[in-house]
Amino acid sequence: MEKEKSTEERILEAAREVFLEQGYAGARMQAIADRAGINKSMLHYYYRSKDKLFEGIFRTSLMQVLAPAIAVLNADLPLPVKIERFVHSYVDQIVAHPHVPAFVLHELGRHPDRLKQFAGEHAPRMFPRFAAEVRKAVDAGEIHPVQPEHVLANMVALCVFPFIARPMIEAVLGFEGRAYHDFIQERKQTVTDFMLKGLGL
Amino acid sequence: MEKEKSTEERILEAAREVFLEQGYAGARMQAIADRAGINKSMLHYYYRSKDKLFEGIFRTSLMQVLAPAIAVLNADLPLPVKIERFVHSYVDQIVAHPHVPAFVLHELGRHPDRLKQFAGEHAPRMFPRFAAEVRKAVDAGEIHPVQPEHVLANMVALCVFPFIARPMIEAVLGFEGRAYHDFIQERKQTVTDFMLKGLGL
DNA sequence: GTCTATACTCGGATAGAC
DNA sequence: GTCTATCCGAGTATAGAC
Repeated sequence: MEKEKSTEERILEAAREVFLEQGYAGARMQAIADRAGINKSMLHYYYRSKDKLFEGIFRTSLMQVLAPAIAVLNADLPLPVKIERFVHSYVDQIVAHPHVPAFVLHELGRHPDRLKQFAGEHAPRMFPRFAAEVRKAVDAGEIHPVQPEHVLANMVALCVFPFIARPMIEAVLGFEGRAYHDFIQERKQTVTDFMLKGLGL
Repeated sequence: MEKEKSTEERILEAAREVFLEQGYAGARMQAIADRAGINKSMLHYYYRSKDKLFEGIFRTSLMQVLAPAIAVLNADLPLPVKIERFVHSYVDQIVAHPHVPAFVLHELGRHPDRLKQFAGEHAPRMFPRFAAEVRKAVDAGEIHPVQPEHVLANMVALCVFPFIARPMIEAVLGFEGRAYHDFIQERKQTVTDFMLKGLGL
């Protein structure tokens, strides 16, 4: 039987849920307090302000989207395997934290400042190696001629979009019950196949 | 020389910009008034409340994402042409209103009520015909076996995602100046090719 | 550390003069 | 129709008792 979580942990957990679902502007300190089962004062006792609380949540969320991608993109794998690995692990990662991509993209959009430091710190580790591998495969005639920028954009789009657009997808495709869940699981293989065929593999 | 726009039109235009950039929760009536060059009272004179003002903006935005898709998906065209037409026209449509998709998806996410009526009204016109055409092409052996749900999801994802994720894409791919704009223009052809190859066409 | 009470600011909405 | 002034609730933050 596990000891119940500390107040600090409960706050962080509650804040995560509320910020991810409502965004910064839509989130209410009262809602966070309610969900954590404490009163508003405690929020300010542990974290000085809404901003401070948000900062922590945002940074960990950003890492949750970037870290898995960076890991696979820089792994020592042949291109087709890398693509398969990327799609499977990335979709699994988002299934575990389905609100994260929409949250990060939304907040990134209206905070140009956050974006800058992000670019400096993490961007250089995302694209260069993958780009080189795609170019090499093109030069060797192993895949159709394509620009690496589009390949990466396509791969990420196919993995991430279904989560950002979940309500619309369910409505348009008429999903009910577990249909959406099944659809996502299918996509791991479907998207992999689609990517490889699209490249001529 | 055109007569300057009426107050009512200026409000709507300003509200559109602010709501699309900031979302409902982040939008400030003061910001809308400033951008329209009037004072807050006028907003309430023309539109009774923030909610009423928002409703109008949201509905037209929703139509801006749906209408072009519905039109092409139900057009009388062979599948490959339909796909090409969809990608080109949809990307062009979003270029003209780049914030609309993120706005609609964001607000749809936190208003389950809005979603219901949307589903009832428009969903039935989006998918059925396209699904039938994809199934027919599969049965005829013209394309690889795929589920129509994934084909539509992939096509929309490839078109829409680059706009929702613009800041991250610019950062990761190191775009500056017009690089993003050029990238989007390239995508119309790149995505079309990619879709057709992915289906085995 | 946790609570209650309260201060203070912001933002949506209204009243009323012109 | 447009403005100024103002109200009022909501929401963040703090003071202070226990």
